[in-house]
Amino acid sequence: MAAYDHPAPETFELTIVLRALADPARLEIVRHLERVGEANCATLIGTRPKSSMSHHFQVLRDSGILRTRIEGVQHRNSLRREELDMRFPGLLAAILKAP
Amino acid sequence: MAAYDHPAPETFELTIVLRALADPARLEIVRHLERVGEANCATLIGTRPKSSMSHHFQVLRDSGILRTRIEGVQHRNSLRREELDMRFPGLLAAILKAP
DNA sequence: CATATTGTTCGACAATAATCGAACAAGGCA
DNA sequence: TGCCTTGTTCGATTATTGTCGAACAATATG
Repeated sequence: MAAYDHPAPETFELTIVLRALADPARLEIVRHLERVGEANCATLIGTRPKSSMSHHFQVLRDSGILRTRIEGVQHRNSLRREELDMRFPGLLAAILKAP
Repeated sequence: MAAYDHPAPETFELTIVLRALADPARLEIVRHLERVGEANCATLIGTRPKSSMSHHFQVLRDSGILRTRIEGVQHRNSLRREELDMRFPGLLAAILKAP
């Protein structure tokens, strides 16, 4: 499979980032990635089906919140912390430490 | 009209706050309130009809982002900065300074 | 009291987004 | 080659949100 397209930080849109984070499933993904650094989709699937998770990862990827690196058959996801912080300083930190 | 109910800071929900802010019209309301401090609904109506604006104010109010004080026939809105910052430190600041 | 002002509420419709099974694609490996 | 694993894509359905006119409520003011 070809590599994914990831938006450039200058093109991140605040409303799109907020909308991406305004979902419990996606917030959980983001928080998990903060803890473990990098994870493939499978390790993040709880009760939801693959297709639902694939959708959430796509929303997060398209908004700029995470990047996906393909390694063999696995897709490794990690937060784009520096790039998000460049565009929206303090935003991700505030969200990650929120209750 | 009776006074509005405003949620207590301890009950603010991150996903609900993010969802409230993840809308261009509401983000504009919030940014305007930051500049002017307090404003009634009428001064914030651009091209949208009253009923749409009333809806957006309700979403912002219910999430805890703003308070509405009734004075005569006008409803004066202002940001709940301290309370939001108590619950989600840095969040509103990051959003207000974002491009 | 009549009227104007400020917003809310209701109801219907449109638009957007989430959910999930099934089929598919790409590697890795026996 | 055949099969397993990982994840995407498609399509249909459901759920959630936004939009907006019309009617209503509350207050002020002539």
